[in-house]
Amino acid sequence: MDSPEVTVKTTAAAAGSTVQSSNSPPVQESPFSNFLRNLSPIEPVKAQHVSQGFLGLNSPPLAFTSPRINALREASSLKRPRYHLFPCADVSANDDGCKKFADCTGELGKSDSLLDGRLVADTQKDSDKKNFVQVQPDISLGRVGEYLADRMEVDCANSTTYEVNPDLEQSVDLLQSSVSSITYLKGRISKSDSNNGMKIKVNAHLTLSGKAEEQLQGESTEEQECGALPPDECNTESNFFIDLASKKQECDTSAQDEGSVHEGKSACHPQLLPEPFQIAQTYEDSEGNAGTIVLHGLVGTTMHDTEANHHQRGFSRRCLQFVEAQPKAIVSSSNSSNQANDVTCLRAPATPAELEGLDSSHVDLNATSSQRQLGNLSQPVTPLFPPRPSGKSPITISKPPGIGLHLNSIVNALPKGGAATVGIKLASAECGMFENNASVAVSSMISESQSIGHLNLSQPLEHHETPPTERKFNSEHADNFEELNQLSPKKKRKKSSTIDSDGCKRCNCKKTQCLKLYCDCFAAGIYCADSCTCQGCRNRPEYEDSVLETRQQIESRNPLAFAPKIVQHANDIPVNNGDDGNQLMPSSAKHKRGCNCKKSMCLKKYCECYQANVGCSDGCRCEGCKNSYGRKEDYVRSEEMLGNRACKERSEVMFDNKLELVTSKNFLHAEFYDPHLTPLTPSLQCSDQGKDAPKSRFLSRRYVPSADSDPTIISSYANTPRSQKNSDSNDMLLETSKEIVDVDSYGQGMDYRNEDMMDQLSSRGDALADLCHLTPLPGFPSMAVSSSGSSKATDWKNISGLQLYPRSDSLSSSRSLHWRGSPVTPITQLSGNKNKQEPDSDSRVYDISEDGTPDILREESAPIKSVKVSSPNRKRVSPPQNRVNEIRSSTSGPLKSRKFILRAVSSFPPLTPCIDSKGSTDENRSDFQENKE
DNA sequence: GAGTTTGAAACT
DNA sequence: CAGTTTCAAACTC
Repeated sequence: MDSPEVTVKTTAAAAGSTVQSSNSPPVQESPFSNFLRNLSPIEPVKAQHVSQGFLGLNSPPLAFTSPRINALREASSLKRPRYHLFPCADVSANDDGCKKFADCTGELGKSDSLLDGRLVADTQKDSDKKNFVQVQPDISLGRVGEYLADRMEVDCANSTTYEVNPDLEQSVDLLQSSVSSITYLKGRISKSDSNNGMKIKVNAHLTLSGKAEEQLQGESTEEQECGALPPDECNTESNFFIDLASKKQECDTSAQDEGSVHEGKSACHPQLLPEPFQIAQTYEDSEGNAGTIVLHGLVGTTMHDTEANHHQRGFSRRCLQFVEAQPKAIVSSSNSSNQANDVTCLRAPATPAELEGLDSSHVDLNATSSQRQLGNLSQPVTPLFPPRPSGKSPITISKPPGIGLHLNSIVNALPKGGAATVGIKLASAECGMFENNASVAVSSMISESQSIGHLNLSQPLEHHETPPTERKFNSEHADNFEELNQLSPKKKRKKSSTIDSDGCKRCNCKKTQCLKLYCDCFAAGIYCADSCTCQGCRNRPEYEDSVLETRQQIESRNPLAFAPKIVQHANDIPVNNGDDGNQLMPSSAKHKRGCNCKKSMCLKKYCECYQANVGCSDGCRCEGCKNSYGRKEDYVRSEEMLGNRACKERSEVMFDNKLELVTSKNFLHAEFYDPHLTPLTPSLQCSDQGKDAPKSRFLSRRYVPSADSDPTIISSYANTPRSQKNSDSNDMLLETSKEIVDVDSYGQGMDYRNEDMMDQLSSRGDALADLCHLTPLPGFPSMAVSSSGSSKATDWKNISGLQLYPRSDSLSSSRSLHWRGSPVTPITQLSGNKNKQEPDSDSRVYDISEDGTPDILREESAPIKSVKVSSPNRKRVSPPQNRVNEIRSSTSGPLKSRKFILRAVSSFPPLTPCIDSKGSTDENRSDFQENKE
């Protein structure tokens, strides 16, 4: 629509830029240029994206500094590419099966997002482009990451897939290979072009909305291109999943939405094509993004790593994007009245009816035919995007805001809500809904693989998902729920308390305009709800800019300011403090910074630890700690104990169990996604106390999970599962929403971990990036650049790589397993002794999240420390010495970590990779290793 | 509902 | 980095 020519140019440029940024600049460029050239036919489709890419290229650094904002702005525009990219990338990165799902889901999500994006784009294209441009400038990778982030839903899953490998060289090689594969794909696409796919897509668009059709027409060129590319994908998908007729639609929609064939291609191709192809597809799809994505696919780990970094950032961005995107998307969805409603809902709290309508709309969109949903579920594709798609792409989009909720918010809410077990059941409907929703949204984004789970959850989730609705929904439902819940005490408290019946937080700020961390809503990364009694509130969608700016400012001061406060301790071993069976081991979860209570003895909600239903840890400065969830002293002891082999053994066992859980119950992710999760687990445990039903907690209003927060959320999520208590809680949740969990479970854990890692990394990386002026590519580029120069960077890279890979793997359910296996192994190898981490992939996250620095980083403490300085924790930042020592002891040293990383990377590709691509991946790996060596 | 207490966040 | 102030939640009455 906009200007294909420009887009094309931009795409090429963007791709090149992205590649460069992401990977070794010079070499990559050439491959990218080749790519672009090869893709030239496709370019038209990509045009939009490309244009964005251009802009982005033009505007360089801002992205990082204000990626979120950009992301938000971009969200609408980026959404398309993002979705495409993510799905594609995810798919490619993920298992084949995953790919399939991813494709479907991705397609669905894409289609929705695309539609929305287009609709919005029409009106906002210009602005969006500009925004994108700004973003793009940051870095191609950054773009990708942003896109990913934008796609929150997808991203989550994708994010897992994307982990960037710092090694640019390898990436370059991969790129080259990917280019070849791309060319191959092009040939295929051109051939297959699968008119079918195009038609289908078109149909989908038409069905979706007349606007979409118009857009499509306008994008006819794109569609053609898309048809060429996507068709293969679509075809392949269809071949794979006939059931997924919806897939076709998805593909179509996605292709249309994206307008860029590339995206569609990426989505579809991943499934069909081997990794290389997938990569190529992804590359094509996202163009700018894709460029990076492609790298992902090809490079596999390397790209993923970078992406992962982006994801981390993207996370926060996502939230923002979602917020923005949602509205936009909704608007776009206006095609479907339901969607439009959703959109409206986003900004304006949607009424339950609206939500329902949205849901229905979503259903229509995603799978007007049940097939879609089923397809999403059944379809392998769904997993990646499924949640959203299932959730109804548009709706899912809206979700993002909610998704943004931080664990903190959740945690707080949960504890407050006392999401007691009762709450859970109730919640299962509601809380579960909310949590699920939030988590779902997250999960949807995160784990496309979860689609299945989402299916189950999807319905409930759908409602939940509607983020905008969340508020209203929450309020309304909350009321109902409250009634249902019978949490009368809570209700009473709720009135006075900050937690709504929905479980959503609500504040009563009077002087801060709800733009400071004093505001629970703001701190939780959510917009204030109508139920809030705040005065002069600016924490509302209307003031999104202000909110984002403030957030950025706060994050600049403390990158972890919005990170979840509750982190699961590496030591998941549950310990009954005795008071309540529920009480978790002090080590299972802890407050990141710890409390500083002096008079409350950590027995009142003044204590953040207590409020979060977690025991005090060594990080606490409390005096006379009597925290019923675990006293500081106990915590220290437990850690010491953990240091013992028993701990190791336990951790191993736990890890295995967790793996199983993850593989089978990744579902948790959804919940975990919700920042609430971590808190939930505690809350759940606490639920015994039955204080609060967390139900709402969820996120209804999430808008901007900070990158940190996001990761943290993830981590928290991961954490929750890890801890036995968490696992228990998770089980509870699972039971309530087993399906959801199951679905999400796929690879999400990985994702979470990765995200956590990413977050941590990102946070640090951000700091690094800031230092390095990484604006363009917070994650990789900076990493890569820095890596060359600074050991830290390398460390980060390595770390990111490890995590990232896992993520990619995690994307696919199967991957998740593999991923975990691989990632875990690497970690284990690294940590070796680190039982804590090993036990659960989540634990890793936790570990990282806890300190705010990944274990790996810890290992490389020196560099990390520097980064940490900026961390909010600064005062307390120094991670528990015990842990550090353990970690250090466990890990031979930074060198090992690197090796580890390398190994992990090498191992990852196979996991993620589609069988087809294995060869390429292996090669890449070998290259990677060589380079690293 | 008003007032007090508390501890985190923000500021210096 | 430490100390102080500000803030809003938690709590009490």
